[in-house]
Amino acid sequence: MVRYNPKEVEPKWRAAWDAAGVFKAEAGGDRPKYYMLEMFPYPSGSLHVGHARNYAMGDVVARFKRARGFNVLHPMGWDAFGLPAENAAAERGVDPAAWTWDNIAKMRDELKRLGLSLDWSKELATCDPAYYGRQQAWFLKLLERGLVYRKEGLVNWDPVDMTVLANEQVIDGRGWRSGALVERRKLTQWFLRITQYAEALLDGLQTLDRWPDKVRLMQENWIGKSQGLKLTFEIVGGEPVAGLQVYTTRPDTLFGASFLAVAPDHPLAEAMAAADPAVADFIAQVRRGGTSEAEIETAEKLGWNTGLKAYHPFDKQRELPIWIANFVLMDYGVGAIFGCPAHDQRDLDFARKYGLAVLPVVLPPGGDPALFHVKQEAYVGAGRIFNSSFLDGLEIEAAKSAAVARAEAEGIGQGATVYRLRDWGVARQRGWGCPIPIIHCQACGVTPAPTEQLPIVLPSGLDFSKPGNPLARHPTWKHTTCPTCGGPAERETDTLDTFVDSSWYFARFPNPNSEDAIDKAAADYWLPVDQYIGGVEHAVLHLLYARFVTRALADEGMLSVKEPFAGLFTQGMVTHETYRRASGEWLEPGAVEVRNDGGQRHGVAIDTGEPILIGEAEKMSKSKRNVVAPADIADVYGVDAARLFVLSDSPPDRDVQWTSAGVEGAWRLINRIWAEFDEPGVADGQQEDAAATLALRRGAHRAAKAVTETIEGFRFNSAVARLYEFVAILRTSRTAACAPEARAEALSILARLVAPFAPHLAEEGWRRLGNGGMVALEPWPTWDAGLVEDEMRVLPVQINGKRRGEVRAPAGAASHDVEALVYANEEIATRLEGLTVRKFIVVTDRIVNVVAD
RNA sequence: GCCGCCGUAGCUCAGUGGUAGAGCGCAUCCUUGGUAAGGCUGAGGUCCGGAGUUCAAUCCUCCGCGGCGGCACCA
Repeated sequence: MVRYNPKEVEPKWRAAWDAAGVFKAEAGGDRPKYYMLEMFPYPSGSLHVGHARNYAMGDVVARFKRARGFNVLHPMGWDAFGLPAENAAAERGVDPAAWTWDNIAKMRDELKRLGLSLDWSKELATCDPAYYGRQQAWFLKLLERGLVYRKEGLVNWDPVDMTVLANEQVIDGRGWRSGALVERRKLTQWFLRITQYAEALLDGLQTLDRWPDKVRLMQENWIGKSQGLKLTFEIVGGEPVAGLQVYTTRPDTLFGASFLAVAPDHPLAEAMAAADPAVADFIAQVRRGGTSEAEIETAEKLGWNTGLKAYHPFDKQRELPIWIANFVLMDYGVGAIFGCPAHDQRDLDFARKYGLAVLPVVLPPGGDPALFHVKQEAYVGAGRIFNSSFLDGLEIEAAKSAAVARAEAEGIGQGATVYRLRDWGVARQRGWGCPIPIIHCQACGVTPAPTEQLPIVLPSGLDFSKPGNPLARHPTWKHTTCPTCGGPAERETDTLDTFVDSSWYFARFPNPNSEDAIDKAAADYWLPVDQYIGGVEHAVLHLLYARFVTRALADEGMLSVKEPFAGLFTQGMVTHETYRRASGEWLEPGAVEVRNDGGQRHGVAIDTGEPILIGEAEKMSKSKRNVVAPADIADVYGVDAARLFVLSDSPPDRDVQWTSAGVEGAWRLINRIWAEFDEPGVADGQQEDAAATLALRRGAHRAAKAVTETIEGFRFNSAVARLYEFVAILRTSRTAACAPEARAEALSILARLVAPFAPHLAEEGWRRLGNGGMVALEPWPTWDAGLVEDEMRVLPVQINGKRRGEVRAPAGAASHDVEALVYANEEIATRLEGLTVRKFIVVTDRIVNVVAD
C-alpha cells in the first residue's frame, strides 16, 4: 500500500505535461478543431475557488474533447485594465502597470497549479501595448467606416472622482466609490454605433442554439425591438416650429390622444427654456431627480404645460396641449409622445394629476360602449376600437395597420422600427486603460492618429493621487503635433471602456503575436469558440459587445465568422458561510472552528474561544471575508480534491456551497480511487467467478457510457456521481474472484474517466497500473453496447398505482409474457384474489400496472 | 410592475410520468499495521400547498404560498 500524496504527485505531472507540450495547440491537421474558452479573469492577484470552478469546467471539456480526438485550443489571458489598479495606485502609490503585471505573475502561478490543460504559449494581456495597440488600429478602421462617432449626451458624472460612471456604478444616486451625488451632465463622448447592428444582433440570436434560452431572452429584451409609427403633429400657429414628431407603438389609440409630451432635453423644450427662465427652472428641477432605479420607479410624474397646441392629425377640430414631461425619455424613439391616458398607465397617471381628458377608444370584448369607463387603471387588453372615426370596429392589430397606412398616405408619418438598444459610450476619464487614438487640433479639429504612430502607449509615472483623469494632467503626454497641419495639438486623454478590451480577445488568441490585430488564417481555423463558459452576470453587456465587435470586424474583412461563441454555458457561483464575532467583525473561515454537537453546529473563534455567529452561505467577497483560495485546499488535499468538489456538489449552472466537509468527501473519493489503482490484485487461489467478472465489466462499460453522456450534457456533478458508483463496484470486485483481464480493463477505463476531473490522480494511477506514456494522451474509453444493456429486467408491479411486488423478465418481453409472469408470482396473485382485473398495463422494460377492483 | 429560476432527508443538493437518491451530519458496531484513519449496518421524507390530466403525478397543466435573480416610466 502506497499512500497517495498529492503534494508530490501533482507538481510532478504538471512538469511532465509541460515538458511534453501536451496542451500546445497547432492549427491544421486531420482532427476536427475545438475551441474551448473560459472568460478571462481580471488579475486581482489572488485566485478564489469561484475561478477554480469556472476553469475546472472548461478543463473537463477540453481534456474530454482532446481524448475524443479533437484538436483543442484552450488559451488563457488577462483582462488587465480597469479601476482596481488605479485604486491601488491611489491608495498605496504603486505604479498600476507594475501592480498589474505582478498580479498576473501571481495568478498565472496559481492557475498553473490547478493543473489546467492550457496552452500558455497563447497568453495575452489587454494592458500590453502589443494588444491594445492593435485595438487602437481597428478602432481607427471603425472610425473610417462611421461606426465610431462623437456626440454630446447626458452622462452620469461623479463630481468628486471627476469621471463618467456607467449606470451600474451608480448606487442609490451616488458614485459607488466616492459616495458623491451623481449629476446628469452634458458631455461630448465617444460612441460605438452598436445600434447599426441591432437587427443583425437580434436575428443572430436565432442561430445560437447552444446558448441558454435565458441569456438569449435577456439580450432580446435588451435590444428591445418595437414596431410603430413616427407621426408629425402640426403645431397651431406654426411657432416656434411647424410640427412635432412623436413615436408610438399604439397608433390604433390615436383618437384617444389628449396631449403631447416631449422629454425635458428635447430640442423643443430646450428652445423654450432658452426663452423662458421658468421653463429652464422646471427642466433643471427634473434633471436633479435621482438616477437610481428606486427613485425613478417612485418618481412622481411631473409636467410643464408649454401653452403650445397641436392639431390632431385626423381631426383638425381637435387641439392637443403640448407638455414637457419628466417620464418621456429623449434617447428612446424620438423623445416625444402622444398621451392616450385610457390605454397607457403612465399617461393615465399624468392625465389624472394635471386634469387631462381620458378618452377610451378600445372596447374590451363584451363591453358596452356606453358604460365603459377608465378610472385609475388604464385598459391595455384586447378589444375593438370605438370612438375612432375610420378605425371604428377594427381589432387592435388591424387598426394599427390602418392608422399607419392613413398617416403614410397623408404624408404625415410612416411605419417605423425602434430599438431600446443605445449606442455604446466607450470613453472613460481614466488613466489605466487603452488610450483613444485621436488627436485634437485647434485648426483641423478631431483627427485620427496616424497608423504609424500606433501603439499610442500610456506614459509611466502617472499621478493617481488626485481625482480626475491622470492622463489629462500629465505634464507632457498629451502634447503632440497635428498630423494634418503640423501645428501643436493635443491627444485625446479619454481611454476606452474595458469592455472594448474584452470584446475581441477571443479572436486574438489563435495567434497573440500576430502583427495584424487578428491573424485571419489562424482565426478562420479556430473560430468560432465552440464552448464559452462564464458568469451569467455577463449575459448582456460583454456578450452583446463581443457579438457586435465580431460583426463589425467581419464587415471590415478581419474575420469570417458573424457570431463569436457557438456554445455558451453560464456557471453558478461558489458561495460560503459567513462568520462574525458578536462585535460584528467578519472572520475568515480559517479563523473559525466549527464544532458539531449532536447535529447542532456552532462556531468558535480560534484566537479567543468566543462563540461565532454562523451566517448564510453567500457569494464570496472580500468584505465578508468568506473567500476560500484554491491554494489553501491544495496544501492539504491537493488541487484534484478541490476540482472534484467544485464540480460534484451541484449542477454547473447552479450555485455551489463550499464546505470543508464537502472537500473532505472529495478527498475520500480520491483515496478510494487511488486504492483501486494501488491494489489491482485479485483474491488469490480462488476459482474465477464468471458472474462477478461480468458484473465488473458491466459496471465499467456502463460507467464509460454514463460519464461520456453526462460530460456532453454539462452535468459534471452527475458525472462525478457515476464515478462514485463505479468505484463502489470496483471495491466489491476486489474481493470477488474476477478475471484479471476484466479488472485490468476496468481500471484502465477508470483512469481515463477520472482524467478530466482529477488529472494528476489519473496520471499517477495510469502509471501505477504499469502503463507508459500519459493518460492525457490516451483516447477516451469506448463501451460495448451489449455490456451496457442488461438482458434481464426487473419490472415493478403495481396494483392500482401502488407498488406491490416485482417480476424479472427478459428485456423487451412482450405484454402477454409479462402478464403470465405476474400471475405466476405468488405474492401478487394473493393480492389479486377476489378482485376483478379491469386493465393490465405493461410498459415494456419498465413497469406493470394492474387495475383491479 | 414585467420576465425567468428555485422549493425533495437535519444540512447542501441530485433525480425521474412508473422501486424516492447522493455527499455531509446523526446512530450502532467492527478495525486500530491503510491510522493527520478506514470499514459495516441503520434511522431519518406530507418530494411547499391545492385542484386538474392520467391506469399511475415529486415530475405535466392551472391556481396559490415562499425564496432568489434579471429588467424596469422604452410610449
